[in-house]
Amino acid sequence: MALDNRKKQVLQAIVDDYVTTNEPVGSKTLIEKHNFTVSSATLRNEMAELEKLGLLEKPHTSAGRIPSDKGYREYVDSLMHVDDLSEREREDIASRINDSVSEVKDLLRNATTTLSENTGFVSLAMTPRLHGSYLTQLKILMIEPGKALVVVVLSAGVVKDKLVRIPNFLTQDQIAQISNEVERSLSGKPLDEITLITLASSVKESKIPDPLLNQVLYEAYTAIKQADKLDVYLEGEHRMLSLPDFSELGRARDLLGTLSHDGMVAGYVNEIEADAVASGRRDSYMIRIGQEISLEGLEDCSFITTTYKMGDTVSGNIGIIGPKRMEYSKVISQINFVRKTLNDGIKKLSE
Amino acid sequence: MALDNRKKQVLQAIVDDYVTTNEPVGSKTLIEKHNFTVSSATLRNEMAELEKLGLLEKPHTSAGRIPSDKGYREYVDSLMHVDDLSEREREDIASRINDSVSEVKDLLRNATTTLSENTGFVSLAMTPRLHGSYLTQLKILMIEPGKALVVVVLSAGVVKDKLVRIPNFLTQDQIAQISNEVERSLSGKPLDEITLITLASSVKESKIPDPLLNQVLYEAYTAIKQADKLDVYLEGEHRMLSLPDFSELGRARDLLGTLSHDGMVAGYVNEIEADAVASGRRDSYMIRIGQEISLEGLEDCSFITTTYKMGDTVSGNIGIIGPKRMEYSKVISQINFVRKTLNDGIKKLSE
DNA sequence: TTTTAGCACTCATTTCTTTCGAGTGCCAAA
DNA sequence: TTTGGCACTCGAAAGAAATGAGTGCTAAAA
Repeated sequence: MALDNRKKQVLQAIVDDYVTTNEPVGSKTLIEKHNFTVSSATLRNEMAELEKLGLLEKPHTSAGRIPSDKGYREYVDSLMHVDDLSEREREDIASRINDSVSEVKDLLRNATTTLSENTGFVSLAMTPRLHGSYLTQLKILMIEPGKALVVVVLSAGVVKDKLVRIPNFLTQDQIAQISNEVERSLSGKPLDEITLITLASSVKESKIPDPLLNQVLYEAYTAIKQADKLDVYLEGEHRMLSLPDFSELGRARDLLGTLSHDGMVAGYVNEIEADAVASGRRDSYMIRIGQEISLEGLEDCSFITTTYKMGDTVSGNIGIIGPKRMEYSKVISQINFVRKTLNDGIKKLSE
Repeated sequence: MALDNRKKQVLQAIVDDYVTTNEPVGSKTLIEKHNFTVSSATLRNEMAELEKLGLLEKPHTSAGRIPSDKGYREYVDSLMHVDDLSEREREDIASRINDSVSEVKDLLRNATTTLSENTGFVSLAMTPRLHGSYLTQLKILMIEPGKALVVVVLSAGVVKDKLVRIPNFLTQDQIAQISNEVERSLSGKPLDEITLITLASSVKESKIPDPLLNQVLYEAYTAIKQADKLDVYLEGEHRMLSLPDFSELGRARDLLGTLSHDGMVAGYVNEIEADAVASGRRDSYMIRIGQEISLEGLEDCSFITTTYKMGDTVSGNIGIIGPKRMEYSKVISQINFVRKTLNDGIKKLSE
């Protein structure tokens, strides 16, 4: 996309204007508010050409121009500049994210709350992807006859647990014995390599009849697998209803309907992350705009996501989902700083 | 409220009609669809009287009547009859609620999903209120230096846990020792009686320096207190956008805004429950209609809640939040059956 | 070749009227 | 007490007209 200088300026001015006013931008507005030194007729010609290039579009014949998805794309890729937040903003965000934190979950929750409140959009946080991690501890605690708590501890300090049912007449000691044996043989094993088979073969000698033992092992297995499940928090869905972009009830409904399908959002964010890794792009943030997003009801939205780290191998995503008509640079600087604060917070928690 | 028979019939017909059509009901409709044997003029007179009694209102002079909040109240208190669900419906609900359940949380989740999908409204479930329960186990598991998992087991089989930070140089043995002592001295104690003081005095002899010990105890205390915190799941908020009652964006926004404040809903449901207990009413369900609800944005909603039981002393609430213009008897029969299924499911889990 | 002034034209939006009809209240007769 | 009849009300729907921001195009100026 080789745009001459003036075209760049025009596109930039149109995006900047439209994003804040939500009104199609005409040649006259452009002159008035963006001090161009050429006449409106010239701008009209430029706009016509930008439209031919697919960067602008007209809602209808006699209206001004608005950016197309491609226009936004060009804007975020080459035109905008992302400023740092002010000291005051940074302090505010950092203090909110670090407010009464005792586990990573709290950090994520605080981060989404902050992001959503500050932007007015939906924010999201995903629990870390655990492929790269390995098991460090596995405890089966008997709670009462027939009931046990399986505690799974993974590298990078992730702890998950699950309440399971076990055969009624197994004793505390028997459970403890199974727990110890499994832990001894599996600790240090990458999560991906743990299957029902490896689990079953981890208990070599035991005085417990096979069917009972297998039931316990199966439950332990489900607990481990569940630890691997991605959860996603969304926050601030209702804020989208305040945006003019979703003032049509139908749009709003489709949007919230899709968002309420946790799995869809999580899946799509994973896809974005995978693309970024595959293409080797090492930007601190990832953007998907409008039609680039394949989810129903999100045609007028943009995803901006970023990656937080837990230790060396484990990472997860946070981000926001807003209207594609958003002030990208502001949102990005927020997200960048939230990411940084989050990473620091996680590191501090694991010290 | 002493209504003569015909007035009752008129009110009932109007509620039944309005609830399904969402159109103000006029005398002509009433004659046509609800086979009255009197003339429309007579019905007009009846309606005028019902309006004088505050049971009906007119959206504007030349429209039919709609029920007022008081009218709905009269309807649910004395006019409607709640039918049982069909065998087919019962089977469907039961199988969905019991689908892949391994802890109470799963049951609650399934119940809300089912309720919301079946009614098209928002459903809610609250974790059980634990006042009446006592501590049966408390384990502090060291996860890695500086980090421990506090597992709190309460009567009625409730298990909660929390990841906490502990002084870095405490050893596994030291933690285990504290854990054992605390558990020995506190188990059997009602949750309400556990304070930082009782907790501190539970560890009589220990070789661990006080400041460190106190830090651990403090964290254990926060874990116990957190177990007592009520969580609320809401599900299906987006469904409200499909209702004509919230086709005005402003209403929808206020509604979802308030609902996104978990604390508000939980607090209000608690209030309903407390009222029911205080007034000694032992209905299986509780209803709040329209203006009776003191939450902003819920003036056009009704709450229908019910109580599920875990063991003898512990209980929680589930229910739905829908438009006050709803088919009360259908929703109530759903809720009644869900409550029953839930209670059965909980009992089965604890066997 | 590029820029600009000027002008006719387009079309969504707003505002004002008009029409339509469902529904009412009330009166007088049954 | 009930009913038929009738004048009246008022929101909703449909149409008509005015408004005005913005366009594309042409022809002259730079």
